[in-house]
Amino acid sequence: MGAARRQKVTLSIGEVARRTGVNTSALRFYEDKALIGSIRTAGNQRCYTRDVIRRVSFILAAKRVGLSLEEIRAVLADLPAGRTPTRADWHDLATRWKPWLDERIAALERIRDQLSSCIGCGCLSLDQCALYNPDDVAGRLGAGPRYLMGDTCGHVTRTPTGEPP
Amino acid sequence: MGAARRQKVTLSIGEVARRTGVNTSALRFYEDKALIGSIRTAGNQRCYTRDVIRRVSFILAAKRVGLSLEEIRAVLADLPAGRTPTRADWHDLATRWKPWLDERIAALERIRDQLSSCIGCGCLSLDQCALYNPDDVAGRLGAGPRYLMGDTCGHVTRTPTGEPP
DNA sequence: GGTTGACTTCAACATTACTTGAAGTTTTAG
DNA sequence: CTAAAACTTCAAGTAATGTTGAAGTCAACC
Repeated sequence: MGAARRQKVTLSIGEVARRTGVNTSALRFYEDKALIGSIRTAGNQRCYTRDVIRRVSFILAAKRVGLSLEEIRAVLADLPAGRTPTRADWHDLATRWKPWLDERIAALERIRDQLSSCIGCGCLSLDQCALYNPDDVAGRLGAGPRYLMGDTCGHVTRTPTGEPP
Repeated sequence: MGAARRQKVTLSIGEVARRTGVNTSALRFYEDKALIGSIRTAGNQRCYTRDVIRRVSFILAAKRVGLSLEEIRAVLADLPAGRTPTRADWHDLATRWKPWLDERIAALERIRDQLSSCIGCGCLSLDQCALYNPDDVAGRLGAGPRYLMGDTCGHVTRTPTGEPP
């Protein structure tokens, strides 16, 4: 018999839970939402191929940067159905995903910087502060705190024409 | 009469809603959760001082970077009660808040970079990839995708002793 | 002084992302 | 073979973050 003790091909739900740190109930929930898939044993128990670990890791990472499960499902839906994703499949997925991630991080940095200058400065004058009086400056741009959404904060703007400092 | 048309001192809930872009129902909800406060008119309608705009802007910004309302409430609770926060009060609050914000952004960048190298590279070999086989490397560090939480990814580690590259 | 719009409270509903529990089945260890 | 651990489904519960609707009150304008 040439089949010596090799790496196990499939995993039970408990094994996947232990290796990913995700509760079994959450794994069933993810399957319900079509984020992961499984086959069944003769006794109707879930049976996972090893690539599910990578899928779950991806799900956790995506959650951490603020994607909803539905969004993650859509991203993962691009992986080929019917076969284990290859290295190239994952690479393609990551390539499509990275710009979105970069953009989100840039938005966070923008928020931080705006807060640093608008709140952190203490504001030269409360009467002139756009954060304190949004209707004075940002209010004309529409609802919401626009200075936190890409526009510049009135009283700290040094390049009114939009050029870099 | 010396009282010419000056800046209004208080705002109705509708005015606050229009100026912040936050629904009136959400403003009442925030008040319920003690994130903002109001006084009442003789007719029992809510009356806001102008600093509520700044509070709401802060709430929106904090939400965008992932704080829960309860966390925001705790942060805002440091503002003085019983009087309108001054410039110095906001400055103090921002000073306490910024390190947390910096840390969170750093964490996001770490996630992005790990994804870039672990998923984005396609992995030199699926058999050696820590993301694909977490139990091989990260699995020993405990449950969860540890390489996304501050540890380094096995197959891309160039500084095993933890020194900077 | 009446109508209209803005406001009030309170309860119920919605969504996301799960967890818990009950009742039963399968697998594993001894 | 048996007992325990691990699994199954399905329904209900939880927490956060609000929205919606009903029933009534207040304020503003003509």
